[in-house]
Amino acid sequence: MLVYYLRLMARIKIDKNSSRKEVIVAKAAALFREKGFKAASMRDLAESVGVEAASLYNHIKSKTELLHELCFGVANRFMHKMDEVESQKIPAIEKVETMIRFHIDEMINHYEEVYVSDREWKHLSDPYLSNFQNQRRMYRKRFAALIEAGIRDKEIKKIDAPTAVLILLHAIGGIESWHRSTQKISAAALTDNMITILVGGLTNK
Amino acid sequence: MLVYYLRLMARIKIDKNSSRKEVIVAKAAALFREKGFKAASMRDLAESVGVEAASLYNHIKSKTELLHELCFGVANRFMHKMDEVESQKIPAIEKVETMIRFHIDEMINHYEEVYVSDREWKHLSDPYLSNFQNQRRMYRKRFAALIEAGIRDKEIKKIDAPTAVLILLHAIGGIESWHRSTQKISAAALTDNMITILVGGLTNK
DNA sequence: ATAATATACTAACATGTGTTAGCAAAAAAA
DNA sequence: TTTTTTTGCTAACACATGTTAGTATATTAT
Repeated sequence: MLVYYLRLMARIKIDKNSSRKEVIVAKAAALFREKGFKAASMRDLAESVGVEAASLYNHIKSKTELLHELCFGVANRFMHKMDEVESQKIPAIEKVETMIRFHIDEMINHYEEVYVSDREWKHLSDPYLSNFQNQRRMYRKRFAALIEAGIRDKEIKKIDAPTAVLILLHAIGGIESWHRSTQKISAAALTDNMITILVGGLTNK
Repeated sequence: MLVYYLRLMARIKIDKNSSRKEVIVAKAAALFREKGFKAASMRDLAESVGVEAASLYNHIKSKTELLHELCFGVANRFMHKMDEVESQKIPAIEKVETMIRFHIDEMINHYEEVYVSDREWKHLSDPYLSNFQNQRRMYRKRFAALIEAGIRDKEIKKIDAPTAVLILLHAIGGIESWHRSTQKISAAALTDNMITILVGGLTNK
């Protein structure tokens, strides 16, 4: 008996507003988050996309490009928010709280990308690496400046501003554990608790 | 002209209180911290130890064993401290502060090991992986219990204790950035600032 | 000095990696 | 339909990886 097998080729599914490359980048974010950039192989990624490894290269230039895309995508969002907040005419402590809320929101709703950008940027290669590090340094300086303004206005305790920034940013990174935990409190409750502790820790009186 | 090359073999230098294995583990901590577990190769490690890669295997069983050693070494230290603090007869808020200070101290003085244990444990393999995860969960539960006791005694704000733990632990992880920064404030100043913000964020009034 | 043990070396292996070449098939444009 | 372009496939590459075998050389014990 002669049997013909109909071979149909896989295809990367896309919805209206996202290119195939964007689908790959999104899957990469999830995978890099789960395994780490180095431990995640292109064959892993291919499988999660539903295609053979070589096929990915019709859409992307390299594995590292995926990391660029993720890291700078996230970095740009934070930079733009910082621009926006800096130019607002509100008390410094409110600026700080706005930024904290933004960080929390990003960490809740764009978990994978933000997490990867935060933990895996080391694996970028120059010139992207130094570029990213510079942006990061700059961002933290601007954040510290917000806090220092709050200290001058006596809204915020007399503390070392860079240390405060470092605490804030890393504390928010802890939302990672919230995502992984089985019995999550609601996102709103999480946000409230974080704001209470963090802003409470900064505020004068 | 005939020339004889005198070949002398490298040797892992040890001082009185540390075996060759301990030297390797220490170097591994530094390397894993810098590059990440996956990205750090045994040849890298060998070079940093001053020996050929194969020679390492006279002292260790595998690359993963190095990670075990580091992760469980750190985990045990924290567990023992928790035992000690739990059994003390002092207010809950002071227990919390003691533990926070211990974390800060560990992060300052045993940076590499603690950092690696915190970030690279994912690369452990079962049964060590589940074991480690269990210990971690347990530890956080006990930490949360300290905070809950403080809430009952009205020493600590009414907050979600697990969330508070997650904030505390991750915030302290931020000392990583302090280590990497060029213009460091003193360790004592860092500690003071962190205590001010974190304990201040928890304390009622 | 001799024997025994600990430690290091060279060479090589099997495996997993990112990536490319060349071709097939599907989709889009003509 | 025919042509062109996009997208996927198989096969293979060059290279890095963790690790082992077998051997040489130090160090320690007898």
